[in-house]
Amino acid sequence: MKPLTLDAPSKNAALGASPLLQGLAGQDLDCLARISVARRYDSGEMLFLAGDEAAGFFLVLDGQVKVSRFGSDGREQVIHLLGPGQPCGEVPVFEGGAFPATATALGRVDCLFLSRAAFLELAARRPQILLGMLAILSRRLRALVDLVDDLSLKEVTARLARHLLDLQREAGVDRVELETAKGTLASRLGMSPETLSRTLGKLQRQRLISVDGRTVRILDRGGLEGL
Amino acid sequence: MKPLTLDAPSKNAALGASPLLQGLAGQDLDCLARISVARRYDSGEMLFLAGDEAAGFFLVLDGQVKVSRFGSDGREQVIHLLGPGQPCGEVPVFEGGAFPATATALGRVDCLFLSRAAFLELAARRPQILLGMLAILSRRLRALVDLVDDLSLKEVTARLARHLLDLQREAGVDRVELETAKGTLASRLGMSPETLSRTLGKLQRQRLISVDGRTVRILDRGGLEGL
DNA sequence: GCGCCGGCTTGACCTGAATCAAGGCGCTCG
DNA sequence: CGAGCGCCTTGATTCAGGTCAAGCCGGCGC
Repeated sequence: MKPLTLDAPSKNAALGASPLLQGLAGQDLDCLARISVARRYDSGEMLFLAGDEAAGFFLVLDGQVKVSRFGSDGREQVIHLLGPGQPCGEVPVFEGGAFPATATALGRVDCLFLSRAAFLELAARRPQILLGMLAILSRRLRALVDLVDDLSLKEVTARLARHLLDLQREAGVDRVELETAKGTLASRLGMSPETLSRTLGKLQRQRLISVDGRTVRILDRGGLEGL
Repeated sequence: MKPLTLDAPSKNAALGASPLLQGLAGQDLDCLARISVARRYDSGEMLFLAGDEAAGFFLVLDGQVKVSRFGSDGREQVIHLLGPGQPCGEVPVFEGGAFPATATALGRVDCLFLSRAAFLELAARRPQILLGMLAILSRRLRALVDLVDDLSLKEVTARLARHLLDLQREAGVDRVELETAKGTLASRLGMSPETLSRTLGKLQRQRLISVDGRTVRILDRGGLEGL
C-alpha cells in the first residue's frame, strides 16, 4: 500500500461519481475530500483481512477489489467483486467489530479510506447518504441470497448458465467478456477451476455458447435459460 | 392471514421493543402505531413469496418467521429465522422491486405491516432509525457471509458443530434446545434431513454431544471446536 | 385400544464434483 | 531464442453427501 496524492478537484470528482454519494452538495464533497485519505494498492495486496478490527471503510476509485473468504484448507470463495464507486468493508461501520471477509486488489487499485467517525458525522448532517448506503447493502443482500441459492440448490451447470446470462443482460450484447481470470470466476461460482473448464467445454459441445479465451459468445439463450 | 386488532398501548409497547426503533420518542411510536396494520398468520401460512412485488415490510411481534428459497426440485434452503422485534422483507424498501425470498410462519405469528411510504416518511423525520436499519442489515450480511462460507468451504460435520456452538454461546449453558424441527434445521444448514440425523448420530458416538429429541447436551466443547 | 400420520432414523446405493496428476499453451524475461 | 512460469485443459480416480426405500416411534383422533 502506498499513500496516494490526488488534487482536490479530481478527488472531488471521484467522490461525486459514487452512487453512494450522489446528490450530495459540493461543499459536502469538499468536506469528505478533506477527511478521506487516498491509497494505492498493487495487484494481490490485501486491503484488509477477515477478522481485522475496522476503523473505517474504503471507497473504490479505480480497479477491482475481490472480497472473499478462505477455508481452513486454503480453498477460496469469492463473496463480491467491487468496481469503481463501490464501498468496501462498510459492514463494521454500522455494527461494530471486525471485517467479515478479506479484500484483495485484483490489479492496481486506487481507493479512498473513510474513517467510521468522519462518515457518521457527515451522515448525521446529510442523512440521505444513509439511504444510499441502505440501497447498496440491500443490493448486496440480494446478491448473497442468490449466491446461497446457487450454492445450495443448483448444480454447477445451472450456476454457470445463470452467471453467463447475468453478464449478458448487463452487457446487452451476445458477446460477453469474463470480468476476471477463469480461476477467480470458478471461486466466485463455488467450484474448482477444473470443473469450470469442463462445464464450459460441455456447454460449448452443446452449441449453447462458444468460448475464446475470456470472451464468451451466447449462441442459444433459450437453451441456457432452460438450465 | 387475519387482520388483528391491538389496542394502542400494546401496539406501542410492541413497537418500542424492536431494536430497530429503539430510542424513538413516544410520539413517533404513536405515529407508527397509527400507520401500521397488525396481522396474524397461522402456522405454515406465507407472508410473501419470493418475487412478489413489495409495498412495504413486516415487523415480527410474536412467533417465528422462516425466510427461505426453493429450488426447482422443491428443495429448500433457509436463509434467516426471524423472531420478535426483527423486520422482515425490508430489502425492497430501499432498493425497490420484489422480495428476494419467501417468508413462512412457523407456528402462529403476529406482526405489523408498514408501508414503504410511511416508513420512509418517518425516516425522513427521524434519520436515526436508518442507522438502526443499517445495523440490522449489516448483521444479516454477516450472517449470510457465514452461511456462504459454510455451504462452500465446510463439510456438513463442521457446519453442524458450528451451529451447536453458536446455540450454546447464545444460551450460555451446555444443554441447548434446537429452535426448530430437525427437518427445518437441516434445510437451514443446507443438508438433507437424513444427513443431519446421521451426523448427529456420529457426533454422539464420538461422545461430543448427547441428543434427546430436540435437546442437545454439549459434552466436549473443545472437540466440537476442533471441527 | 387401534390405526394413522408426520417426523425421525437407518441402510443401500448412486452420482456430481473435488482431487490428483499430467500435459499444453502463451507469456515475459534473461 | 529458449527457459520458466502462470493459467488453463484433460483424464482418472475418489468420496461426501444426496436419493430412494424401509422401518420406527410418539401423538392424536376415532
